[in-house]
Amino acid sequence: MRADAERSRRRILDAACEVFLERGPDAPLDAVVRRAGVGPATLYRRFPDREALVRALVTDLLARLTEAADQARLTEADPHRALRRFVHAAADLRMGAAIVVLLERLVVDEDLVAVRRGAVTAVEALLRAAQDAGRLRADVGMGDLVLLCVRVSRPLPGALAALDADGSLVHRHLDLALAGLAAEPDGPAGPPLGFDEVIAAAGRPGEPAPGGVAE
Amino acid sequence: MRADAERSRRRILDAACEVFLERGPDAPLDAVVRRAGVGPATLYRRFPDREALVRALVTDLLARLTEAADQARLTEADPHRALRRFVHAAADLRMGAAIVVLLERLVVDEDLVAVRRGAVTAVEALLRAAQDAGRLRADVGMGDLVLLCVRVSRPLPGALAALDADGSLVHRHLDLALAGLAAEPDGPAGPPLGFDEVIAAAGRPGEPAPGGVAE
DNA sequence: AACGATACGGAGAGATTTTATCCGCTTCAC
DNA sequence: GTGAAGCGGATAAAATCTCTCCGTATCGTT
Repeated sequence: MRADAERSRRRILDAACEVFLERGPDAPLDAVVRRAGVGPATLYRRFPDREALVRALVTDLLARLTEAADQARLTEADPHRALRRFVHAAADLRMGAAIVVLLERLVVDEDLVAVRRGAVTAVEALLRAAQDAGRLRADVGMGDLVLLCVRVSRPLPGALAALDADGSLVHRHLDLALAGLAAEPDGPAGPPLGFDEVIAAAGRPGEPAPGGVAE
Repeated sequence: MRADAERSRRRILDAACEVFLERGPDAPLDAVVRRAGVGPATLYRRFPDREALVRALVTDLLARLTEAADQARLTEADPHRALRRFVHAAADLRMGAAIVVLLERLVVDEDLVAVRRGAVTAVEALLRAAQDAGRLRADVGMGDLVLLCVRVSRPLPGALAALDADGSLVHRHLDLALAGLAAEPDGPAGPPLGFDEVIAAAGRPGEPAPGGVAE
């Protein structure tokens, strides 16, 4: 692949990430084009339709996410610090986008499910380790973690996005939220939210639930 | 005002709140109409243009918010519990919408500024009280509180919204986040984010800063 | 119960936005 | 230097959004 083609691809993927995060998975591709600063033809040449773009984006993000999780685990000895490091990296990677876009709008095939499972496994390892070390509430599940991260690291709506031009606010709030996940629950607990529930909510099975919900 | 007119007004306002939260302040009014289950004419009859709708919505929300804050303060003796109660009430009221929509898209007049100031004062009282009681980190400002609430109580994007059909997940995550704001900062602190910064970021002065930023 | 007034929703015209393609010019790799 | 691959702007076709007209239904009152 030629160098300029690769560059365009990257710019489109990055732009798509931001745009989908801000405007949802149905955002006009036109907006992606404008943000990326490329011509429409360039996008449509590389990604024949929305699905192709979404799939490429998700694959890319999941791979980077998995790597970030593994690296955090290997770099930081302390489980809680490892989790924290990962969460911040995930925010930088726009983890939210992967989740947001992945869970609907996406025709899931085996490859993608495998990639996703890899990411989930890697993050779960971090979560479990922190919990085993007693540094994280036991009643917090993958779903909670993921959803909280998505929520906190999502760009602020509209003009407010300017508040966090450099992303430091996200990291600040991520730390505050993370402190709330630390051990010693004093608030009312509740069953942890698993990642499977999140997947199920997306409406598209991916890995069809045993029961198999109709419609 | 006739009973059915009042009913329509309420449905439109509620729908607008959800829609603006989900799709931003420029969301098509058509979407509001669909969500409200009324005819387009009904919306345009009541609210001649977008601004009228936004203004009515914001006024309505700020009033309810102020009331919720005052009531929380009066009902709960413990400052931290009062704050917590308020935050949950604010989530139910879709406080985020007020903020999201208020801060741009809104031609601010004196009435509105007064209403807003009233709300800010009421919430600030809660915040200060909790901090004075040592139940809340001192390095958390109104801006942090508001933004965290907006982030956590905003509806999840797309199909994920179904995860929280009854809103219980928001309350769960609000509690988790709130725990992180409790006393004993162990993470890296930083200057608290004030509400004025949030206002300033919205681009429209409202109450022009002393310095007065051009443009 | 009946009446006048008010409000409602659907159909749809016109404007705007979005999608997707063609083609002449530029950039890259060899 | 050359051929192939890639790029962006212009633009046609489709979809969406804004806003109004008008016949029908609902409300409050007598």
